Amino acid sequence: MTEIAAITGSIARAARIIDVLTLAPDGLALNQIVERSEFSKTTAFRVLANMQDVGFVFQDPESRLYLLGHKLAQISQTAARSNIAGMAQRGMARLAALSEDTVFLSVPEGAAAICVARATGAYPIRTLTLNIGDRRPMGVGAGALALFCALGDEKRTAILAANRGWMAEYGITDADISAGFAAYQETGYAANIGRIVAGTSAVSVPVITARKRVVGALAIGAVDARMTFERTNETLIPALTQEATLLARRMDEMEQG
Amino acid sequence: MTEIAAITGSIARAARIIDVLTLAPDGLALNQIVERSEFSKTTAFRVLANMQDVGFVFQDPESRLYLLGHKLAQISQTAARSNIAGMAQRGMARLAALSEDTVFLSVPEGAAAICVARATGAYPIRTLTLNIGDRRPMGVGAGALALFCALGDEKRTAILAANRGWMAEYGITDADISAGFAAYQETGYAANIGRIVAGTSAVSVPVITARKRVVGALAIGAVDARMTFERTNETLIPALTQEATLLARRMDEMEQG
DNA sequence: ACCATTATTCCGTTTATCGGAACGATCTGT
DNA sequence: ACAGATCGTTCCGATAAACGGAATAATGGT
Repeated sequence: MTEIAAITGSIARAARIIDVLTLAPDGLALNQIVERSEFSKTTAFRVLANMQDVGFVFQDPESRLYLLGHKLAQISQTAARSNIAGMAQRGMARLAALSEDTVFLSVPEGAAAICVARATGAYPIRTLTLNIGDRRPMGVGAGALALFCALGDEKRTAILAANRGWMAEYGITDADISAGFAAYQETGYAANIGRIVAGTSAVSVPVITARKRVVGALAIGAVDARMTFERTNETLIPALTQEATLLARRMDEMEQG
Repeated sequence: MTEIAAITGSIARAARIIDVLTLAPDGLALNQIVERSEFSKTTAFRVLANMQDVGFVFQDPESRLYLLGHKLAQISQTAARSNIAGMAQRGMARLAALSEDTVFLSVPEGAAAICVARATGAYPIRTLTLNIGDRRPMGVGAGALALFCALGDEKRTAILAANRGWMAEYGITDADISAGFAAYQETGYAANIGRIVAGTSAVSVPVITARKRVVGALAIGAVDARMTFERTNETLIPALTQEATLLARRMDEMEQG
C-alpha cells in the first residue's frame, strides 16, 4: 500500500493509522494497530482518541475494536471528485468481465496521474501495472496519456515542461509524448504498447464531464498478445468509451445535486 | 455542517480544514481557508503542508488552490463501509424521483445512527429532518428505528440500555421503541409519524447483506399529508425494499471483490 | 477467584506547533 | 512597464502538545 516515508507530524501518524484501518474493514484492536503501525502504544492510543473526537475513527464500545468512522464517509461523499472511484466501480467490473483483463481508473492531480481504482478480469495472466495510489507523470502510460491528451493546449505544454525530468525516469521523451498525442488525435484513444512494462500493453479513453472537465481516464491493460488491433478497435475501445460516457454522466449528476 | 467544538490537537485542526475543503469541491485559496477555518495563516499553511505530504490535500501548482487529495478517494474506495453512500447514490436518486420526497441513508455506528447521504425530490415542501453527518440514538426516527429493529435481541437490549438518556432528549421512551419494534415486526418496515419533527413522517427499511450484517437503512420522509397508508404500502415500501435489496447486493459484491 | 492479556492514565522530557513578523512572489491598475 | 497592494511562504523564539515508558485499571479465560 502507500508508503509514508518519514513519519513527521501528527497528521502523518493519523494517516498511517487510517491506512492500517483501511486494510481491516472489520476493525482492529489497539494492539494490532500498534503492531502494524509500529507506533508506541501510547501514541497510537492518543492519535486514535483524537481521531475519535473528530469522527475519523470509531471504537465499538462492545468489542473495543477500532473502525473507520462516519466522517470519512461524509468527506468522500461530498467531494464528488474523490468519489469517482466509487461511482466507477460497477462500470469497471463490467469492463473487467467483458475483457477478462485488468481495468484501471486514473485521475489527474496537477501534472500527475493517480490510479484510484482497479478491477481484474478472469484471464489467468494478470497485468497489474498500477496499484491503487500509484502516481505517474501525466502522459506516461495509457491512462496517464489519455488524461494528458484530453487537456487543452496550454495545459499540455505546461505539464510537459514540468514533467520532463520525471518522465525521463520512465525513459519517456517529448517525442514519445508527441507521437502518443498524434495517435490519440487520430484514433480517439490513448495507447501504450509495452513502453512501461515490457510485454504489456494498455489502451485508455478519458472521462470528460459536460463542463469539459477531465476527471479521469479508464484503461484496460493486458499482455501484448491479447491487445490485437481488431480486439482493441472492435471490443475494447467501444466498451471503454461507453463506460466513460456513463461515468461522466454520473459525475455530472453529482455536481448539480 | 459538522461543528468541532474544542479545537485541540493537530488532528482536529486537520479535520476542520478538511471540512472547509469539503464544502468547496473546486478548491480554495489559502486565505479563504484561513478565513473559514479561523486559524492563523501559519497554522493553516503548516497543516495543509502536512496533509499534502500524506495526500489528504493537494495544491494545484498553477492556481495554488487547495483541493482534497487522492488519499481520501483511496480510503473511501477500500473501506466498503465508508462507501455505502457512494453506492447508494443512484438508487436514492431513483427513490427521490419516484416519491418526489426526501430520501435518507443512515448507517449504524455503535448505538448511534448516522445520516450519510440524502437525496431530495421535486415536491415543493421539503422535509430535511436530517443533515449529512447528523447522529441520532438508534431507534429515534424512521431510519434509526429500522437499523435498531434489524438487529438481534441481545444487541437491541444493550443499545436500549445505553441510549436511554440520549433518547430522552428526543422525548422517546422505551415504550415508544417497543411499539415501533412491534409495528416493524408486523409490517416489515419502520415508521415514524410526526414524532421527531411535528408534521413530518418517515418510513424506512434496513439494508442487510448476505452475511446478515445490518449496513444501513433507507428512509423516505415527507409531510404527514403525503404519507398516507395506501401510498406507503403500495408505492413507497415496495420501492424502498427493492432499492435496499439492490444496495445490499452491491455491498456483497464489494466484500468479496 | 486468579492470572494473563489488553486498554488506559500518569508523568517528566523532548520536540513539533504556535502566532507574529519578515520575506518573496503574484496580481492590479495606471 | 512600474508601483502598490495582496497573497503565499519562510523564519523566529516561546509555548504547549506530543512523546515513550511505567504504573494502573479493565477485561477475558480457566
